[in-house]
Amino acid sequence: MRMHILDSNNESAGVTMSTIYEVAAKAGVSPATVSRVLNGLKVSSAKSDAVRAAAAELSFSPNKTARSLRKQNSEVIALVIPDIENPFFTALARGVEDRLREAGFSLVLCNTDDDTETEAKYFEIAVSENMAGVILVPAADHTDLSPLLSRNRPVVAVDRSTGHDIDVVTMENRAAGLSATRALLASGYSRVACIAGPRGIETADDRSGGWQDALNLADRAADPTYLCHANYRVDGGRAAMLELLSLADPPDAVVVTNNLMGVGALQVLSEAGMAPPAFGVAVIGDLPFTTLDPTSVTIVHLPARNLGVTAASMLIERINGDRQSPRTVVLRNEVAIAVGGVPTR
Amino acid sequence: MRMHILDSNNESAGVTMSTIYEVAAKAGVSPATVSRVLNGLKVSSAKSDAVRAAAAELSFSPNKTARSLRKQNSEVIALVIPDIENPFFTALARGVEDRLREAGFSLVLCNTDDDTETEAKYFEIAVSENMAGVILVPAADHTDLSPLLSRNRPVVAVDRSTGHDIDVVTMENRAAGLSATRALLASGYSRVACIAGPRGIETADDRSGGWQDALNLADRAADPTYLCHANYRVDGGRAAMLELLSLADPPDAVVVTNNLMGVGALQVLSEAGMAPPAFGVAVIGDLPFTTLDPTSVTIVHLPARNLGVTAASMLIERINGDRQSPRTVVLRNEVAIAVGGVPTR
DNA sequence: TTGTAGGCGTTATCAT
DNA sequence: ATGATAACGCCTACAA
Repeated sequence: MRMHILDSNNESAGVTMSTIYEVAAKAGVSPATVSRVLNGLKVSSAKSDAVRAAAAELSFSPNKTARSLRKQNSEVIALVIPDIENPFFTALARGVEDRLREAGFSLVLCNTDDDTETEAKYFEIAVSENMAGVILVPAADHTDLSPLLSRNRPVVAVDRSTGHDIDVVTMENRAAGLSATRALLASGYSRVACIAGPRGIETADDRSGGWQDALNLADRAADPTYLCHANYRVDGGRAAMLELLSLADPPDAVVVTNNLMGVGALQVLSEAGMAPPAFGVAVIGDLPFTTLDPTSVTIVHLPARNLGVTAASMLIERINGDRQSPRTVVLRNEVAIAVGGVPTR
Repeated sequence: MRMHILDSNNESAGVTMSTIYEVAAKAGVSPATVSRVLNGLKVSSAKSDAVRAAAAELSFSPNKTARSLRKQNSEVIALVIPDIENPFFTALARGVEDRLREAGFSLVLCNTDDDTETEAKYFEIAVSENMAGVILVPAADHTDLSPLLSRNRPVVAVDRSTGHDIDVVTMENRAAGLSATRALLASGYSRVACIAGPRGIETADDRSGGWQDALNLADRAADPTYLCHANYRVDGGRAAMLELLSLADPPDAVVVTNNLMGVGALQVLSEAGMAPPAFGVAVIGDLPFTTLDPTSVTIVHLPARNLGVTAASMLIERINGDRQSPRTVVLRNEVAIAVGGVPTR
């Protein structure tokens, strides 16, 4: 039989958490009854009240670790993202967090730095910490999710797909590239270049594909030197913009396919005295905290927060036992066209 | 006695995690020996090898929940911050994360939105999830840490102090305000205003105090209408800047005491055609992803990442049993003075 | 060095 | 409706 030494001296250091056994003793019921009250199962209201009073007096709160061990799950989910310092991902994280909190889950944020090994390590952690599920923004185009899927952990992919047949939430990337390019053409720019993301990244290829589409539809030949690939960060945008400006026949406008590269490109342009609208710029993704005149740059707003909210909702459904076949949700973007356009003089 | 039904059919759905009992059976040793191997205790190398082989074959990984329940602690720490979308805090989080990962801990990011109740709820979660410790950027000037301290959970405060006698990591806020103001005066601006943070926030008061100090030291009377209080966000900076510009005798320069307000102030100035150096601007805190000419604005760089690294290091020491009396660490800032200065014509 | 057995705090099964 | 009791997977005296 189990010994439970009940410390009557609650005023002491308080180092130990109280347990359901102590609550049970104080309320004059069995531990099982305390557990039932905690979980909202049928208990006579007299005992229920006694338990609640005792719990309050001891400022008892249930030990999640023990509960998780017993129930083989937890209320924690992991959000795995490539770069916590990119505002796109923090906005997404914010959406996830808000939705999860409503549903009583807590969130562990895992930063992979685009590294597949780090990503894999987080999957192991998620399993061994008994997490309820994972929301993943994949670092690469193919990710091995078997450590999670083989243990029946629900996974929702966001922004990029994974090669596995699971729930995915994405955006209309190709359409974003198309709209951005068209907006520049409509404003009167004629030689429109494109700064794309790294080769092989799905969002990057789709967005630059949209740029191609727009040129084709407008019967313009796409000068191959007008398509630059760069990393998705500020320095990538800078390097690509410098390269474009140094061409023998430079463009007069550019579509930049992510927010941070957009910042880099704009930096280079303003250093060169060619800030928009002298040089046309359309950016796919919101420019965070910009000090620019918002009317001079075309922005394709991406639904970062909503991506997070949606993914979280889908994951919660899976955790709650939804077994329908995997869904793909594609969110729309919204284009804010620069009113400036090409300078008339 | 305990029954352990060993499933020989490993090829099945794989829904269940393997346990040390299964590893023990496969390796022909006792579960205790497996545990010892896992924890690096003395085991004969023959058995040790057998255990490792068996573990690899079963792709066993120890159940952290069970371990945490048994050992009454975990390798998880909580970082509680007011605003996950502020780059200052994400840089700080990044520092915390890097340091913790080295030490084998994982990180739960908790966003409070400057709300004291949310903060308190996270403390409860930290305790009931058996977390090893908490790094806190307090939402208000006084925070009740007793839920953590009474349970002997180590806490390190960052950026602001708490009213409790615990480890703290801060910066030289007053000196930052002083340097920023002096830089503007030295550049030739004469009517220097200050956009301070919310009243009662320690960092806000200290930084605007530094502005006062600089004016006093330069024998300039501080016009009381030149001191604005605003929230620490972009809209706060915008509102305050508009207010300053509408004064009967407007300033010709401003010290802005945080990064996001700096963005707001610069937006208003460039909309008004008074972008620096026409109007002098010094910002305390790095401007994230700015497209501005970096030489036109004075920046006091804050050691955001290092704040996080330092706090994490201190917390790890406490977790490892360090019982020395609480320490206060003050990190230095670094001023980048705008080369531009006041226009000469 | 190695094995046995008990318990960490909770939930769930079986009685009553 | 309630209570006793056996797990959940692991670690750690205590024995051997």
